[in-house]
Formats: sequence, structure tokens, C-alpha cells
Amino acid sequence: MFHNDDSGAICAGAEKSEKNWRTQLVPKCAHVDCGIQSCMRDVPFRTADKALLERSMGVRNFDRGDKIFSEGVASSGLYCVRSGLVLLNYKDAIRSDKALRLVGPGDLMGYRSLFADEPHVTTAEALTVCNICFFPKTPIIRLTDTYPLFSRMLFRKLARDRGSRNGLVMREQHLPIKLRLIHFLRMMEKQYGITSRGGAVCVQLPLMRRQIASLLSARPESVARAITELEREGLAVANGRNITIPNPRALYHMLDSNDE
Amino acid sequence: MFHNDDSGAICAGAEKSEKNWRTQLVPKCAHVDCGIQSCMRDVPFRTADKALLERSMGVRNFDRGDKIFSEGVASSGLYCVRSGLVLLNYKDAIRSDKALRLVGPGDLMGYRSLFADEPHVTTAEALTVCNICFFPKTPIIRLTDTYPLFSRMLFRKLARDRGSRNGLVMREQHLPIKLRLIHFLRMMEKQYGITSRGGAVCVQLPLMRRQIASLLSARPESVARAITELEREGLAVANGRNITIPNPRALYHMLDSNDE
DNA sequence: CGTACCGTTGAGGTGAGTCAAAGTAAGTGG
DNA sequence: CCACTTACTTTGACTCACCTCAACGGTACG
Repeated sequence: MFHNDDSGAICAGAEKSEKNWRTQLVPKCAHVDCGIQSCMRDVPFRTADKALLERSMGVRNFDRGDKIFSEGVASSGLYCVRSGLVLLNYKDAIRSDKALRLVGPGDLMGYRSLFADEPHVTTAEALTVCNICFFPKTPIIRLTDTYPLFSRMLFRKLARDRGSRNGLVMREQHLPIKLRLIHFLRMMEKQYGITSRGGAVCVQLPLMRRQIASLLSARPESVARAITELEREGLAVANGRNITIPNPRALYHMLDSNDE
Repeated sequence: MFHNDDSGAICAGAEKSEKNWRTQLVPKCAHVDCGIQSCMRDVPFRTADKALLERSMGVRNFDRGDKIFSEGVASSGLYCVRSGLVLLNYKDAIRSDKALRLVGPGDLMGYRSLFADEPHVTTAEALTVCNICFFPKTPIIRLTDTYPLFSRMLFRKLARDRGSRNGLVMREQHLPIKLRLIHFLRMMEKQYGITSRGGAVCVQLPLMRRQIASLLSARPESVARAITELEREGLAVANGRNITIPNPRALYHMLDSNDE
């Protein structure tokens, strides 16, 4: 379970500033409104315990490029992305960086490290401006110990997150780059695509070619070439990080019948 | 969390026989002695609850090639490998089979599907004769609800399992085949290697070239060639599925300094 | 003794990596 | 506002690691 994309650094964004998580401006709604909330429904929290969670919660904004937590650092809690997009990186067998997966709004990070009680094996980097909330280890453990249902809902969420979404990117790496790219676009489109009338979908990717390439286990040049090829085939229109897919069904059809 | 290698099929081994899990000969020790036991230490189980777990536990043997559970089937519980080796397969974006990871003695299977309350996305196939025990969903959920510490220990085990071991195979697939093979051998050697005096290690791989290739996202021919090349370099001696590594440090050194 | 499958080796093709260079966009300072 | 820097993107030419296809030896099994 948990895969390796864990995390939970001590005051992770130390490189950003010494600002404490609490000092940051907390959005108007003081209550918990991130991914963990879906695990709290139906759980008969006592008022005091709910207050504990809310009190201990920290919220911070990160700029593009900021590290939210870093590999090798001990976990100090659970991170939850409210807005923005985060990339988890790890180091492979020869110690070079490799993108592992994307973490988006409503997703949790740092759980593997938290529950394993081991240092992070990944580094979380903000791809866009991010609003991220943080729950320190102690109250989280205390609440999972007190409320088994909360615990179960939390694990259900984690188990389901990994099941779908971009965890899949990693599993397709034996396919040709073009198919991996299509697969990647399909995932991004599901989460971030804007469908216009006519069926065309526009995705604004918050990743640069280098990062897409790392996710796909490829090189930036190869990604550029694959995109160019899709353009030549009329399956996509790229404009920097904006990609328009005129006919999604035609594009995804290539995954089913991989006849060039 | 959980990665996608989940599982927990209903009477999974239906293709093997209609034998119920309980009908199989249970090894002399009637108590729980598989991977889940490590999660039970220090947990203040009441006698009745411990008995419940033991009573509901099923044990079965599988022959080489048997399916323990299959993709698409709903989870019915948690599987634990006592002995033998199991391969988890999934279907990729173009619906062709791909090996995901190996599951060995003490490891759990089927947890993602169990906790996500979703069908299995993988198929578990016995690579060797396997002795596997099974805990039905209901008592497992009941016990995790009753004993938060048990729950936490269980998740800790799962989180730690994925962190190390062969989950890593998947993450190295952008490296050349030879390095992936070395990485794979290192993992297998740690678990199944027999070290003779002199430092040489002998590993008897229970996988055929085809399966190794699938794990490494490569072709059987390429695996054979990579092994041959390691032999030419004096780093390994292969005899079918027996591989002897005369000097493990020299072999693994290639991962650090990948200068051919 | 044939059938079937696994494992190995060879020959040949190709997808994708490497290297290099030019084009583009974004930020900086005068 | 415009040079200048810097980093990202794209394209081309070349190379090579790996895949494909095919043949052959070994072993198991009926």
C-alpha cells in the first residue's frame, strides 16, 4: 500500500521562508475544506476532537517551484492539496531524478511516510501556485485511533486515489512515447480539461516539457516530437503548454487500436 | 496509497477447484502465523476477537500457475503469502498483460481492493507452489474498527512493504535493460539468495524469462542477452533459472557508476 | 517419436536517445 | 522601451539499444 510517493517533512517549505504554517493567511472558511473532509463525513466526531483537528491544521501557499517537503526528511504529518498542482519526484537506482506522479486538488500527500514512520522518499514540488493544508502527525494519529470509521474512510480515499488517476502513467512505460503521451493527456484532460461546445477539449498543462518527459520516462525532445506528430495527424493543437484536442474520442481511440 | 496492486477475489482460486479455503489442510500451527501476525503484536486483542480471526482464516495451497484472484472481481478479503512467490499482473492501456510486482512470504495482497471497496485491478498468479492464507473482509474490517492499534500496524506494514522491495522495479524502467536486470537481481538476491562462503550468492529464480521481461518492461530475448552479457563480463553465471553472482559488490557497483 | 514450450542466438529494422543549433518566451537592468 | 540574459521549446542529424522476426537446441510430456 501507499506506493512510495510519501512525504511529510518537518517544516517542509523551509527553503521558502521561515513562515510557520499558521502564520499564512487562512482562507475565509476556517473549517477543514480539503481532501480530508471527504473522510470525515458520517464520522461521529465529538466537537472537541473536530476542533482539535481544525486548530492544529496549518495552511500555506507555495509559489511555483517551491519544495513542500523533501526526500530524506522525516514525516511530520499529512499534506492536502487544496488548489494547484504538485509533482512528486524521487531518485532512481542511479540517483537521478525521476517524476513519480502528480498530486492535485483534493489529493493527499505524505501518507506513506506518515504511516510507515519512515523518511520521505520523494520530494514534493509545487508546479503552480498552491494552497496546501497540513495536519500534524499527532492529532492525525490520535483521531485515527479514536475514530475507526475516520481511519477507514481515510484509507479508502488513499486506496481509491491510487487506483485511478496518474498513478497509471508509470505503468504504461513500455508503450511507445506517443501512446504514453495520449494516456497522459487523457488523465490531465479528465482533471483539468475545459470542454467547449463541439466537443473539443482544451488543457492548460502546468508542466514544462521536461517534467512531462520525466513523468513519461522520456526526453523533452521526444515529447516535443510526439506532440508535433499528433498535430500533423490533426489529433491535437499545441500552443506552448496549452493543448487543444479537437476530437478526444479520435485521440483516445489510438490507445485501443494501436495501429499507428 | 496502496498502489494498484490490490486484490481480494471472492473465491479466487475457482479455476483451481471448488475446494473451500477451509477444507485445505491447515498446517500444524492453527494460530495465525503469516504476515498479518506482525501487525498483531502489542495489540490488546480480547480472546474472543483473536479466536474470531483465527476461525475465519482460510488456508490453501496453490500450484504453479494457479490464479489466486483475478482482475475485475470484487474483493472478498485480505490475502497473505506464507510461502512461495506470487506475481501480480495488470492490463495496461492497450489491454495487454504486464507484470506489476512480486509478492513473497510475509507479504499481503488484495489490500488496495479491500480498502477501496473496488474490484481487483490485478490478477495474482502463483509462480511456485504457494501456501496462502486468507482473511475474509468482514472480520478484518471488524477488527480494524475495534482495535485502532491493529489498524495502524496493518497500515504501517503496507506502507513499509511498498517502500522497499520490488515496487522499485517499476521505477527504474527508463534505465537500460542491463541495469534494470541488476536491480532486479539485487532485490531477488536479498530475499531469496543463498550466500555461500566466499561471498558468492546463488539465486534460484522462480520466474521464466518471459516473466522477468514483463517485470522489467522488456522482451525475453533482451533479458537473455543481458544475462549473457553479464556472464561475458564475469559478473554472473547463469544456468537456466539458477543465477550465481560470484561477486555481488562488483555487480551492484554498476548501478552506482554506470560507466558500462 | 512427435509436440510444445522455454531459452538462446543471429540478422535486421526502428524508436527514441544524444548532441547541437536555432527559435521563442520571460525576466532583468539600464 | 529596448538590449541582454536565461531558460524553455522545437527541429535536424546521427547513433544505438532494444524490438521483431526467425531459427535452433534443450527439456518435458504424452
